[in-house]
Amino acid sequence: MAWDTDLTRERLLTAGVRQFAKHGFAGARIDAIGADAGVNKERVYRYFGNKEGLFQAVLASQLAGLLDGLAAHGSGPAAVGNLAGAMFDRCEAQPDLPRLLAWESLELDHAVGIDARRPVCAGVAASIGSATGSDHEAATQALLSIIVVVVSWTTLPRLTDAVAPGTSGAARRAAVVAHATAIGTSLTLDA
Amino acid sequence: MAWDTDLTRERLLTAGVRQFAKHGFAGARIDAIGADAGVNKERVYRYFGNKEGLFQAVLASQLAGLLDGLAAHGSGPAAVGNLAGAMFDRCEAQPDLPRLLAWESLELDHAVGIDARRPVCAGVAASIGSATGSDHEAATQALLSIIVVVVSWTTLPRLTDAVAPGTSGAARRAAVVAHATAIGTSLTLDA
DNA sequence: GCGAATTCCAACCGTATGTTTGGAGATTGG
DNA sequence: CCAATCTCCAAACATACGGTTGGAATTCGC
Repeated sequence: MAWDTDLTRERLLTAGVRQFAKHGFAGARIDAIGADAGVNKERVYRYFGNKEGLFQAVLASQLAGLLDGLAAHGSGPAAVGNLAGAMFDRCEAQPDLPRLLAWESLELDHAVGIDARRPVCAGVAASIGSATGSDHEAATQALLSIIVVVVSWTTLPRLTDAVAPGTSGAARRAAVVAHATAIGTSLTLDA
Repeated sequence: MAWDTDLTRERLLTAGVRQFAKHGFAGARIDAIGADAGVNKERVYRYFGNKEGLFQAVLASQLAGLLDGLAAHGSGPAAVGNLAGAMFDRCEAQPDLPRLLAWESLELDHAVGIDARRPVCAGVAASIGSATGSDHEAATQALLSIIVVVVSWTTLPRLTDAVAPGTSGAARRAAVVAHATAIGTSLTLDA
């Protein structure tokens, strides 16, 4: 039986994604991560140093994926709505991603991999700016609002239970696109 | 020295608010809550049963406060923007509140005190509906988006670091009000 | 005013948890 | 082919943690 160190590292990472997304940093258990990965938990320390090292590696590997390759294509408010829709679909395809984003903010004092993430964010914000003809600051704030509206469908399910019980994913997606479009409209008019 | 059971209960509750808001359910420590409250940690079990009992009591005591007494006063999109502004100010005055809301969604399977919270949410949604002339469903979805945009300023600080670094509270408040107003505008036009 | 009930705390308990260790199998270099 | 090196695991370790206990101080019922 040959050894594949890259594979064990990868297994630990994806198990970490699942476990940290579900339980957060404080709630996740190293034992459970090892079991989920199908390797001995001691491997975590050889590959990632300690629990926090694995957590940071997990966040660094996932969080860029929220915006990477996304943009407001075309021009006008609809471009902003479409961006939100694409982001929404991405979060439904990878539900661990928004939850990791939420845990990061609640449990860490500093954003992970910030130098790599900022340019991606700036690029998407710039695409909003050119689609709507708005300035950098306004486009950036709009992007921030759109992201939180999108990810909240995954990160704040209990709030949905309280405010809009029984909302379907499709209904929420339509509302998110509509609200992002509305924000895009206000940017277009202000400009 | 007289005994004041209501006071010790209250001390535990407010200490629980602080500790759970800061560290979440899994991350908070019963010892720390007792120390924060200035009473023996055993008191937690006499008054609230166990750690989860205290957590639920904390959530039940706080979460209603996000929307209680709030409404979209007047008519037109500005009423929606003002609602968002008032909600934003409330969250800045009580920063523990939005964080507790976030922990609840991430760590619990069921919303706490849902029967008491739903009517409050429905009332605020109705005020949006009458201010904009929109139907129940659209107003409810709008309220949901507005809440998440408001609370995210507190609950997702690392995301702000990545997307809009250096944003001041005042600048973010203005953006939130603008975006809520934009959503209100779209509701008004659709109706 | 006195016995029963209540509030409270210090110390304790059992276990869960992050981390380390020792050594057994696999791989590599020469 | 063999010694050094590396991967991996089972077991152990120290401590942190949620929860309990026994008894002292205080209050309550009468």
